[in-house]
This record gives sequence, structure tokens and C-alpha cells, in this order.
Amino acid sequence: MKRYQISHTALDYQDAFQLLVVTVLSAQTTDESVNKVAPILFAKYQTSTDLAEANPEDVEKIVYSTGFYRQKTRSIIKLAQGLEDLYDGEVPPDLDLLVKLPGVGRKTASVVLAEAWNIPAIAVDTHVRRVTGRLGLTSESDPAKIEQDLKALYPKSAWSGLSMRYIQFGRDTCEAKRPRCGECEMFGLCEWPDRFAFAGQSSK
DNA sequence: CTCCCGATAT
DNA sequence: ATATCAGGAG
Repeated sequence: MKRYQISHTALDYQDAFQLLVVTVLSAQTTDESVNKVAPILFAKYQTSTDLAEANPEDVEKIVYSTGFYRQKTRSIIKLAQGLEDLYDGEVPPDLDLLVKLPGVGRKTASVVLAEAWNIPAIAVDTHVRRVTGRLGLTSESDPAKIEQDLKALYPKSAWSGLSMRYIQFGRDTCEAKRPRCGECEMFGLCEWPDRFAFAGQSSK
């Protein structure tokens, strides 16, 4: 029986600035893809000041393999510039302040809060959305509303670890395309198998 | 809502 | 071939 107690990222980073950048890069990409380019990126640009003055073409070459590479290059350079201009290069431990940074949305901000400072926050990504929906914990589709529902269901002390555990659960059991309901510890507590009658359960 | 966009698993 | 991957901006 897996217990899903993992509450830290698989993303490699050394400080809040790096965490912020790799989290932006992780959009619609696997952590593994990001971890491949992160060391190269941070070797060349060690501080937000360095990245703020970076040549976009150089950055594009480094982050290319993570997909959305033009967009992500613009995002992280502007992000670094925003950090300099707005917060003097320091990553603010506050959701409303983080969201003001270019390329940083509610999900990215929540990841950084929970991971870097253990501040209670729930990051609703594609996994959390799918899993909590299937489990019947929310009927919303808007991430911000899902976040509200989950915050009402769980004590604050549980918030920061929630996302990682649902993501882990979503990766190895409640998969997007073919949920393994037959080997799921939530079987009997979840309405998904009843509704969809083990679609794709053992067929190949 | 669409667009951004490569890597990987199936 | 196609779906999916720790999304955010226009």
C-alpha cells in the first residue's frame, strides 16, 4: 500500500529563485525534461540579475527541449527582470506578490510557497484537477475554485503536502488515460470506476 | 477560447 | 498517430 507522503518536488533547484524558474519551465513538460536543462541554465545565469540581462537566443537554445521554448524564454527573462524591478531580486514569500511577476500564475506561486517556505498553499495542476475530480472532491473545473474546495476540505497543516501527493497518486495509479482502478487504494471510495465501468482496465 | 511547442509513452 | 506532460497570456 502506497501512502503518498512525498511532499517535495522532483525538480532540482538550489534557492527560491531557481525554484521559481524551473517551475515556470515545468509547464506542460515532465520534471525530468526540466532537470536536464536546469544545471546548464543556472551555470550560465547564476542570479536573477544575470538572467535579466541574458541574450534570449542563448536562453532559447538551453530551454529548447522543454517545449514552448520561445514563450518560456520570454517568461523567465521577464520574470528575472520583474524580480529586480519589483522586489529587488528577492523572491517574495507571498501569493499575491508572486502572481504579479510575469509568467507566474496561481499554480506556480503555490508550488514555490509550499516548497520553498512550507507556507500553506495548494497548487492545482492538471493532475490535481483530474484526480480530485474523479474522487468527487470537487465538481468545479476552474483551478482557483478547485483550490477553494480543497482548502475547505483539509486543515491548513495538510495543504502544502497535498499537491505532491495527488500528483504522485495521479502518476502511478490514477493516470490520465488509463486509471488503474483495479489496483487503487481508493477503490470503493471513488465514484469513477462505477461511472466508467473499468474502461481500459486490462485491455491493451 | 486559442496559442505556445518538444519529448515521451502508448 | 495521438494523448499527455507540476500552465500562463492574449
